[in-house]
Amino acid sequence: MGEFATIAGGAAVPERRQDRPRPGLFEHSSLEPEAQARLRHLIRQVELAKGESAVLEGQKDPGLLTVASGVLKLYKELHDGRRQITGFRFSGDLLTWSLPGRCAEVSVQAVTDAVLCHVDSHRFREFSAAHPAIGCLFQDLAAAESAKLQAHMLTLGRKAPMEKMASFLLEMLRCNSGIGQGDDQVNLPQVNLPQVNLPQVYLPMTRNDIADYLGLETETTSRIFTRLKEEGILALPRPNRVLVQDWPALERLASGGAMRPFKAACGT
Amino acid sequence: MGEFATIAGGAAVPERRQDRPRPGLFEHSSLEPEAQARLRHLIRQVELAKGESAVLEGQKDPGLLTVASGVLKLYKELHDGRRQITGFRFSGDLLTWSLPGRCAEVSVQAVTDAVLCHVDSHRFREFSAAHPAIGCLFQDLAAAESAKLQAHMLTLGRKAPMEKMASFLLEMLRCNSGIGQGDDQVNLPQVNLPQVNLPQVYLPMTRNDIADYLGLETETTSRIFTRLKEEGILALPRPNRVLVQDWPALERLASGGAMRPFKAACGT
DNA sequence: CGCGATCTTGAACTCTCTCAATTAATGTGG
DNA sequence: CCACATTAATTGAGAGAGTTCAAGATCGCG
Repeated sequence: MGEFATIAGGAAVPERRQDRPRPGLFEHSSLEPEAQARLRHLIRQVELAKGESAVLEGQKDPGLLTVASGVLKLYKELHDGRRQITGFRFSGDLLTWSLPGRCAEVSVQAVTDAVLCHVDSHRFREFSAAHPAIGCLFQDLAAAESAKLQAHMLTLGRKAPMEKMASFLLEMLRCNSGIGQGDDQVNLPQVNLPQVNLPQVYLPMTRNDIADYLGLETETTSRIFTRLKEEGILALPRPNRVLVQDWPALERLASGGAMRPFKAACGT
Repeated sequence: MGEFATIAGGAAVPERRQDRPRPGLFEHSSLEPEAQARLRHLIRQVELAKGESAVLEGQKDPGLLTVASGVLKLYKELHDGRRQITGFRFSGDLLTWSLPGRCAEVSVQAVTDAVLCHVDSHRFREFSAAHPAIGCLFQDLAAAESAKLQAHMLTLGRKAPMEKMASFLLEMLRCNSGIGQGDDQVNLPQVNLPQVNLPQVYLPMTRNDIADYLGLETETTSRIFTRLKEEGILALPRPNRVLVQDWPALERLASGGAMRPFKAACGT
């Protein structure tokens, strides 16, 4: 959803790593420069280390949060510890927003070191009341948010594990390609890759996170990766780095066209 | 999510059946009466018969839609026919809204005869640009929408079938109780129910719809109903009418506290 | 009252989960 | 800079749960 960029993010924030800065939403919207400046005064930056939580479900009024840099996960939990990650968010994405006085509906945790932009919900509400452009902007953001969530519901409820993984990888490819290509991991042996221009995805999250995103178990995600490797659809130079070798096959899988019956694939 | 009521619904629309009319959103919001009247001019009513589609995924610019009366389902499909219902919507609920020029992300179909309110997306955008209150309203609606979707993602991805069904029933109880209590089905023998004041849910959707909502198969939902009956948690005077006999047990199930290990339940 | 659609039930199968062990990656201190 | 400790990822074997396929019961509408 980088296409709408962030409300509060953008150039004002020091970029980390190779997260490419995405244009702040104000450049896209019809908000006058003067109003943009005023909004910028409402923004507080929040720095998070990998693993830190920005919001916990139930916490009161966490306000408006956007991602300036880094990768975050949104999740909900059951009492016994079962967890559903409802989404990953990247540089430029909207994270959550709360109504004044309401409690947080999801938890937010940093997958990598991250910088967030925060606006108090009351302040933002006041600002919105004075600037109709924000309202229109929010319709767009919310539509994109809703579309993303519903697409993932289809994945969760109706796709087979292989298809789930394919959908996930393509999603990461869209949101995320280009992130972590360089010296992200400090001591990379910098292997010469067989085909250099293969689409590459860096996965900052653990297998467990992926499992909790796709409604699977950690072991299953691992097995799926192995399967996809065996099928020649992708390569894993290291666990977090995915080379897509057969994009069309991935697309086919993601949209529900299993390449061939599972049994055939296993037996052969 | 009846709490926010509809943007375009409300008293202007002739109510059908016993759908209790819910207050239009404008009474809740800070929109001036004069603006309310102007907005009302943008609204077109759409009547749908049971089973009719209001929107198909991919259709261009379906605009803003709310439910005046009746029950609708939102869904997405895979090419091979697998379907995920992303939600049911009732009298007073927001259905979908599209950005001007964008395509529909989900399909909308009538579960019962229904009346919708429709506003052209361009018109609504213009109206929003002139009325900041609409923007604030949308933040609220979108927050509720997002919360609902994410809650259901937890259900889809991480809950066992029994827990899914419990969550579903409680959801219906919240959104829906009171609907269809009377002469909804014309020729009801009007059985004297054992305990009259038991919470009652009317389920206008088929088992197949429920299955597609919960990410299960039709047969499984049926078995789950049987299980819940055997456990004494609910009664089914007829397939579409549910009497909740042990609400606490349902709540426990829905929040992930399995009442006892499955095996014990089966073996006994 | 009868037919079509919906719902329920049964039995066999398959896939994912669970539990357990091994291997690989990471990062910390000597 | 390397050994070691810790966390993460992979792999294996077994079993349970939901799906699938098929048949029967029930509901509801004309």
